[in-house]
Amino acid sequence: MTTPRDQFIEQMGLMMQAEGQPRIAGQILGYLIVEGEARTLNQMTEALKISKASASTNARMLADRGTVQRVSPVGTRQDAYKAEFDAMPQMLRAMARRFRANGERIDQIVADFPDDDTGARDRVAGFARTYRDSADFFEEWAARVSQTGCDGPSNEKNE
Amino acid sequence: MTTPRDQFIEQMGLMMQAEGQPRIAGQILGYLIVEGEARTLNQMTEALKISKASASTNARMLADRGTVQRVSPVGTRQDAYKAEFDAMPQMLRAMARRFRANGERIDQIVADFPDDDTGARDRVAGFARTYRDSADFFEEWAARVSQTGCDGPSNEKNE
DNA sequence: CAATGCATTCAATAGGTATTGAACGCATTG
DNA sequence: CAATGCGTTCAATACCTATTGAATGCATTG
Repeated sequence: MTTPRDQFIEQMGLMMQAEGQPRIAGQILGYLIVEGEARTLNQMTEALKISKASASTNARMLADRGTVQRVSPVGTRQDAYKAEFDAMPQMLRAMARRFRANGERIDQIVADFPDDDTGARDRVAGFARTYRDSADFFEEWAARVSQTGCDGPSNEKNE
Repeated sequence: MTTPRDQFIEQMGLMMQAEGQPRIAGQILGYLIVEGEARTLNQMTEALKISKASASTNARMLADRGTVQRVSPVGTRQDAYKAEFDAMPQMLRAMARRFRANGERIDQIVADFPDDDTGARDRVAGFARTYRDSADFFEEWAARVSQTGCDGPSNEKNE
C-alpha cells in the first residue's frame, strides 16, 4: 500500500518527466516539499531508494534551476537541500528562461532568411516574438505567485 | 550547407524535444510554419526525410493538440495539414491543459493526506492550487496572444 | 473486381538518456 | 597518517520511447 505522500512524490516524478526532465528530479522535489525541512542526500537515497549518484546529480540540477536550495547547517558536513518556499514560481521562471532562449535562437535564424521570402520570414519572426513575449509574462506571473506564497490560504481569481 | 528554413525546422524539433515531445512533431510544425500553406503527408516525408508512419502519427498528434489543422481540399484524397494561424497560443493552451491536469491529480491525492499532517497537506495543496491558477493564467495569455495574431506587427509591452 | 494510392496500425528496432556502481578526491577524525 | 564519511565524476547499463518497415484496410479507379 502506498501512502499519500508516496503518491504525491510519484506524481511529481511523472510530471517532471512529462516536461522532459528526469523523473528522479521530480521525486526529490516532491520529497522535499512534503518534508518541508531540509533533507540530506543520504536521506533522499533511502527515502526514494535511489543511488547516491542520482541523488547528488539531480539535487544539484534542481538547485541550479533555483527550485530547491542547498543548505549547509553548521554542525554537520552533509549536504542538505530544502524545497524553495516558492518552488513553483521558480519552475515558472525556468520555463520563462527556456522560452526566452527559444525566441532568441529563432531570431538569430530569421536574420538569415532571404529578403524576398517575406511570408515565411514574417511568420517565423512572429513566432519568435511570441516566445519572447510569453517569457516576459511567465516572469510576471511567477512574481505574482511568489507574493502569495505556496502555502497561502485560499486563492482569489486574478484581477 | 543548411538553409535558414532547415535551421528553423531543426530548432523547432529540438525545442519540442526539450519539452518532452517527439522531435519530429516539432519539425513538422516548423515545416508547416515556413511553408505557410497546407502540405500533404507525402510532402512532409520527403521534405523532412521521415517515414510515412512518423508523418502520419505526429501530424495527427499535433492536430489533436490543436497546433495544426487537418484540411481536406476537394479534388485530392490526400490528407493535408496546415499550421494554425495561432499555433503558438494553441501550444500555450496545451500547456494549460497539462497544468490543470497536474493540479487536479495532486488535489485528488491531497484529499487522502491524514488530517494531522497539516504541514505537508497545506504545502501540497498550495502546490496544486498554483498549478491550477497557472493553467488559468496560461489560457488568458493565450487568448490575448490570439487576438494579436502571430504575424501582427510590433508588440507593445503589456499594460 | 483487380489494381492503385492513400492513411493507419503494429511489432520490431534504433537511439538516446536517466540511472547506477565503482572509482576518485577531499576533508575530517581518531 | 590510516581510516572513515561524504559528494562528485565517469563509464557501463538499463530503460524507455521515438521511429521505422511491413502489414492492413479503405476508397477510388480503370
